[in-house]
Amino acid sequence: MVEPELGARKIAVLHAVVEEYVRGGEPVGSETIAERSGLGVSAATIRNEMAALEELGYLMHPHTSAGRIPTDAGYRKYVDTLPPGGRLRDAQRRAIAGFFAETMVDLEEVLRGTTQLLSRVTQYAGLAVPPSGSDEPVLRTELVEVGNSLLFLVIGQHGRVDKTMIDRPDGLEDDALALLDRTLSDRFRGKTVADARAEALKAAPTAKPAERTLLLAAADAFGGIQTGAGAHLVLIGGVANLADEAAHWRRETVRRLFEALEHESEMLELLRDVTLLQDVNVTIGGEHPHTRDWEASIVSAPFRAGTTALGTVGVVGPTAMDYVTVMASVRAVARRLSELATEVDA
Amino acid sequence: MVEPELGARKIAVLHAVVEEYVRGGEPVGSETIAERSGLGVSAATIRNEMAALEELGYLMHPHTSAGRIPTDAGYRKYVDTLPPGGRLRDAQRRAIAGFFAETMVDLEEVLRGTTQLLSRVTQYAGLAVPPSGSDEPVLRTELVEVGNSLLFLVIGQHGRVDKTMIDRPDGLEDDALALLDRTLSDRFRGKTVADARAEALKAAPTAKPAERTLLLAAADAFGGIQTGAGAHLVLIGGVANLADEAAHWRRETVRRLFEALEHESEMLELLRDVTLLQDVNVTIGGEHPHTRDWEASIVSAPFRAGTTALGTVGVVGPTAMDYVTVMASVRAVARRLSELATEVDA
DNA sequence: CCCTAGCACTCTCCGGGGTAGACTGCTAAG
DNA sequence: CTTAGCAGTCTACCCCGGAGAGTGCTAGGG
Repeated sequence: MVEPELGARKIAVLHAVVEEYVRGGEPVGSETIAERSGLGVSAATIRNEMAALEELGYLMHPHTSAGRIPTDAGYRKYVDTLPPGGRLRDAQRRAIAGFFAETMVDLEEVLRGTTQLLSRVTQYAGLAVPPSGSDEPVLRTELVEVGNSLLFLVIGQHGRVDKTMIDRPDGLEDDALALLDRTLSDRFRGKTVADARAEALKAAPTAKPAERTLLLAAADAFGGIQTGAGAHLVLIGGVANLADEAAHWRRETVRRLFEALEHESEMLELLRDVTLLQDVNVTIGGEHPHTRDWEASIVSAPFRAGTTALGTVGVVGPTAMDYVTVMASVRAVARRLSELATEVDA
Repeated sequence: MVEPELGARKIAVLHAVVEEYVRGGEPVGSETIAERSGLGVSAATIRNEMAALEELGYLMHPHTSAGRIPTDAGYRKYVDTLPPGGRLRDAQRRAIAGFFAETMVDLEEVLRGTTQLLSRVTQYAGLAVPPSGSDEPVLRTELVEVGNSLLFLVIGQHGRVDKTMIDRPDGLEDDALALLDRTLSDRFRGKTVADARAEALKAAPTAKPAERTLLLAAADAFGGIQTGAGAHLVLIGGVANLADEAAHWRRETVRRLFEALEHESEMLELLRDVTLLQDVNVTIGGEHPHTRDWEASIVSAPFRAGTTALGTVGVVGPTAMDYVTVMASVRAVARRLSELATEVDA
């Protein structure tokens, strides 16, 4: 950092302001901080510190005679200077442990439950990004006749199933179809979706007409899996909690937030970067291009099987959020998910 | 009806009040109605009619010197006395036609698009209930080895695919598995999901241990498909529009609404009855047990393939909703969906 | 040099009072 | 049965003044 380290007491004051504001939702004054921060200095001293913090852009003033509230930068500083290893309340710890004690096999189902779990534990909304499937090797593919069309199934090594409808090429006999079914499956087995797509595109030009059509359709299908078409890109749970918070927000903010939540690909982009990071990540207010003018924050963490990143879980809530608890919850859930995934994978 | 038919002019006044209130969102007075209803009577006469309508429970008074607003019963009467065959604006008609001009094969994908379409056209939120799958005959089943577990796939005659993970029974050889795969598929082919489940349960007691385990697991899987476990029971689109409306509502109402939307099974129950009805159905405010204290209404209509009911589409919005447009939109979309489904099915 | 007490100042929030305006309900006449 | 007129009622709004909260500044003390 170029910026000189903030004095320890300024940090302490900032923390106190953030925590008090999150607790009460109202601007906090120097007196309150002096009483509750345990710093043992007078309100006047706190006032000086707060003025300095305001000068630095970490706090702001709704009006002259009101207390201070944190700016986005203030929350950022707060989060960045948080002591590592936040605590969870027992009830929360138990809720999380209990959830993962139930055995569930289908990952998407687990993740759906996870969003509910996170929303219950944190009182905000839970998010989860399932693995994209592009990296899951193909276990086999299958071509099934359905009515006048064909159903192309791609089954992944971990049990993921994707289906795509494709037109039946003209003049394709039933036995030729059965043969092609086996040929295709053998051709793609063990490849990742991306490789399978490449393989299909490579093989197409030299194949016979009927097969060529199918190979191209298969390539499309693999492409669709890669981009997540048809699948749920982002799972969301506990929206009702957000609706409660939303009562305090500006009307326009609420609309933007819900639009973003619904526009999954935008959300995904926001969360995707996180998959690459080690631990819990926090996006505050308008820090990200996609969150301009938000009064919301996202806390997210990746989960993995072994060392391969699988997906992301997280929480959306107001910028004035109880970061300590939320970060601890998200971390705990991501860790449990990783254990679960690693275990199943082994 | 036992109740004597309301006089034609009372109906006209009620319609005028509802429409004016929906347009402006504010209580409407006798003067406004006298001017715009085109009835050619004075405000005093309107006042008498309004007093009568209030006596009958169709209108209410926020306070003495305010205009009238419709009660839930008032909206109900309004909807029930609406002339048949509402008009759509050209832009809306075109949006709907345009959407269905694109060819899409996967029904769930179409329905997801439909919710967006409805929300765009009506400015409220769109709903869709996909076919439950219980009635779709089984085309084939498949048992795939995935890691240490088995993946049980059920493929329906119209291309529906359901997957369930089941534990691999101890001491089951690979070739025995392959055999069982074929046996099971033959056993269930052509049966509806409910029948397949019964069949599995019937056959289980007399089967060999390994097969018995699998049959029971299969029965569970069919049971899961029947109850819709794992699948999306209700698709929702355009929630952001609702969030906008929600700004006017009581805080508690907003929470209840979002909770209901998220609690899919409750929503489903609300919409399921509709599937049996012929045409557009409207649930206003707290008319249904699940909508106590709502300030929201649901407009929904079933869609079919030929004569078999498939599912439902609809719109959720405030009770003060533009029923004419919404009903026309929902009707148009349901009709188009039915055409599409009937055509594909043929 | 930093901290603290004290103080003047500013600005919001809240309640009161008074007014304008919107509708109604009633009455009496057509 | 309809209508004009009118008195009555209630809200929404504005303005005002006081209370309270919290600040910034200054001067004195460790």
